[in-house]
Amino acid sequence: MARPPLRISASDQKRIEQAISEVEENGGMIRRSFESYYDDDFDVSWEVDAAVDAFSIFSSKWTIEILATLYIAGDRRFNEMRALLRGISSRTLSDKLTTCVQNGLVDRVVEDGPPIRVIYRLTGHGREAGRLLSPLVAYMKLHQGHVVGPK
Amino acid sequence: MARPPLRISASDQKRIEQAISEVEENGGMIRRSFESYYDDDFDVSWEVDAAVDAFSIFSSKWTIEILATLYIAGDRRFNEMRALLRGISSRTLSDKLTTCVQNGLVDRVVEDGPPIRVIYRLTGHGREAGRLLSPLVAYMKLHQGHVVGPK
DNA sequence: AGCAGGTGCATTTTATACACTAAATGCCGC
DNA sequence: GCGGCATTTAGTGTATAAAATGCACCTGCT
Repeated sequence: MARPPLRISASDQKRIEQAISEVEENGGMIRRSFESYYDDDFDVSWEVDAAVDAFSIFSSKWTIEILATLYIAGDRRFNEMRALLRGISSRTLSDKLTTCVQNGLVDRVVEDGPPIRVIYRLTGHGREAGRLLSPLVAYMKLHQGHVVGPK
Repeated sequence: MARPPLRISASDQKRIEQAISEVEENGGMIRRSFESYYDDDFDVSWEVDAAVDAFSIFSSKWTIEILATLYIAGDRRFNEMRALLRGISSRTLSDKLTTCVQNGLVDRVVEDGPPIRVIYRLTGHGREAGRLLSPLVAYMKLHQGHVVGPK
């Protein structure tokens, strides 16, 4: 059940930390680009609003995980995803994949057989989101202890 | 209720897209650093597991939004956050802030008054997560239409 | 009275467990 | 070379549990 502790070679860790520190500057740059809006409080609230809106697709269980899975593991079939995302119910996976498809993050590709197989694949938009997510995954993997309390 | 459409100057947009494209390469770099694990299927499943684990703190409603809010808007008090995150109930905000504090993403700073005020502030860890999140916010803001269906 | 920072609790929304389906394929004996 | 049975694939249906919401309420301060 428990995963063995993360072991990353010193050189890999260095590369990951280098990548993260570069993102750090990019993040700062993006934040600075927002600062033109910082003149009064209304603009801050507008920015937060826009961010909440941008994240609305991610702020439910499994959406981020599905994206990360397809980004890490490449195209996968329904039951493969279910096995990778241990613990997800087929009901929930089905629902979440549908909303990912509806929101243009994932394509549902039917490969005509026989046997007919259905492959889930990131769209360009989804792959971009996965890419932008990956430094955060790397950082959390390196620096997060385990999660406390109810989430 | 509805936010006015996003208006970003051409130069700001260019800077944001530049930043995103740099992250894109960093993301690729991080992904390549994972590829040492790609030898067999077990390792892919191990990676996905680790990513799911890393995201577990974010895969509930409002956690990401709280982080993004504190990152964008800086230190804020309880009722200020509630106003910024329109729609969150005080019950939920209270619970989520508690788990963010427990997980070392946010500090609860009591400023002794009178009047006593409580300020929520990103920890180093939380600020880093916010930074790494910000390119994704920027990308989603630029490229996402609005969200379809139940989330 | 009014604000600040929350709790308590009933209701609604989301996610889970788990049984089940339908079409296709594989293998076994005969 | 065919019937029967199990298995795989991609999901649905439905009851229950967990998470989020609405709204009333509380204490301490001015």
